[in-house]
Amino acid sequence: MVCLKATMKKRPFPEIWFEEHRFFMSTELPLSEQEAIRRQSLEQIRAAGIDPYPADLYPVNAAAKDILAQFTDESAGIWTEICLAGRLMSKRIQGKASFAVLMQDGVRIQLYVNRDEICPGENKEGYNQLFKKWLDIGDIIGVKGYVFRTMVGEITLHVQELTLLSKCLRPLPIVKTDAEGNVYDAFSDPELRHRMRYVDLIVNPEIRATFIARSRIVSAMRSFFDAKGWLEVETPILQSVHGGAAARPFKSHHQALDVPLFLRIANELYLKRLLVGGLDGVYEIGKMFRNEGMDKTHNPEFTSMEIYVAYKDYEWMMNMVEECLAYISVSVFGSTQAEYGAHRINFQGPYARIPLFDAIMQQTGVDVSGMNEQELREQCRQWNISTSPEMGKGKLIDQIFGEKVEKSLIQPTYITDYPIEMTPLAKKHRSKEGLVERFELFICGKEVANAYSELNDPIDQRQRFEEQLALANRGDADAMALDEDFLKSMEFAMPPASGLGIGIDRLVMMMTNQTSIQEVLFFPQMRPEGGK
RNA sequence: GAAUCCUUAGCUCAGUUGGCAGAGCACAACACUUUUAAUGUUGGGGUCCUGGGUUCGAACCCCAGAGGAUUCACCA
Repeated sequence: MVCLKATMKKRPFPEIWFEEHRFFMSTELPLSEQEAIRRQSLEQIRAAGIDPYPADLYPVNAAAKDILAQFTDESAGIWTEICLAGRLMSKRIQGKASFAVLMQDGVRIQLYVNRDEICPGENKEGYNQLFKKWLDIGDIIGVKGYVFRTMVGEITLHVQELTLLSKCLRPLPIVKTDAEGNVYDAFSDPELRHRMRYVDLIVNPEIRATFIARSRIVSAMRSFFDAKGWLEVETPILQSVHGGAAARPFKSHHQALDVPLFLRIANELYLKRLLVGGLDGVYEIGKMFRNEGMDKTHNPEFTSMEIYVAYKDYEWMMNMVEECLAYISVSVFGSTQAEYGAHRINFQGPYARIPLFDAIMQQTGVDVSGMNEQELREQCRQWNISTSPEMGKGKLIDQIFGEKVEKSLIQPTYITDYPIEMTPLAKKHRSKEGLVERFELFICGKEVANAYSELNDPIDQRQRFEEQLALANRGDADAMALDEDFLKSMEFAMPPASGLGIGIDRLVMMMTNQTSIQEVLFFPQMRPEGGK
């Protein structure tokens, strides 16, 4: 709201903007009975002179996780003056004493609240009103007290002081688990979980593990690269020419310049400019945006790690990737092995290295390496693989590979040496005619990484772009655009180099046993709620 | 983009042949000072996704639309 006002001062929004956004600006939302009751409690709390959203810091001095791990009956004496804060997840009132569950940073700990201990004087309002009536499940509270073990043996905080830190105005879905581990009323609808990830994280705290792993995987990758002396950089997300990959972009517009801008589909051409500039090892971890469909392995925005190292080739890069993934796997999970569905994935190198045409031959018994476009098209028809007229030789081979080989590559496998037609940014193969020095890494039947010996011959590069233009004119919407400034930079001489891109979301999926990209993104793309 | 299935209380879900809208949890009231899916008694809570149609009467049947799930297609 503040932000909106500030913007409006400068430049009023056109009428149509308000028309389109009136739903979001409405302040009059109908309240359910339970929401109304919580607002009433809020007013009563205020009327009692209690600030439901206090400003001062709350002196938390312990973690529920540590208490549960370290408390022993012998050491009970030292567990006093403990101060915890978190969300109230359940309340079981039994007259003048009660049990509750506090969730602090994803860990549940039981509280014991006794009327005469939190209200030592004559006035019992703090227990009878605030705790019993006005506090709801979902409220964030602070508690001070000592740790003990209940008669049934549960480690519990005996509360001596209770502070409301933030009132929750909406009912929280309550997921219950019984002694046998059966879950009741699970908050499991994927749409609701993804739209309201904050609620998902509260009531399904086990999903934190995947996101924590994701953070650690990226962090481990960063330390691996940093230790090699390579520099993390940032390059433009808004680009006037969307180069570096074959994909449809999102289009935007710059008002002041009155020019179209694209959200980047790749950052490759900018990282190569940095190689020209003399930065010999650069990498960037960031979002790419592709205007394509969504499914279990595709989100319109995704995170990619791109790295370029001067004076190396793609064989060196294969060794580096093996080393890197094994390092990440060990430092995050303590093992080079990972479960993925029924498979056990081994990230320890060396990985199998199979030339593309050999891989197709192994799976089909057919050698397609010598075929021209017409023969490839005929072969596709025999295998019942769909083709379209604008597909060139490269794309047809890619189609065959995707149909016949990709799914079978479960263990980390490099497919190497691709036809030149489908790879306009890679260097021609040093010994194999018509191929380029490229590899892709496949794990669990999905592409996870893509790398080249980078093309650094500016004349050759210009020709390759022109071939792409020809494809674009045939109707291939994904063909690459020609970037004049990039070509100019290359004419200043780019060192020979190898470059690599890793799909971080997919790598995280492989390492955390998730079959849907939505489960490794906090906020996957969803259709607008309530239709267009 | 296609097929199939789904959308009912805050959450998870029933709903008979087309005949007054249901349960558990949650919520409210009362009781209860070591419980743990706390318990007992009582009570409140609904745009049955939206819009049309058929019918005396629609959560239910028909048509259109929206959203979701799964599979396929597209897409590195």
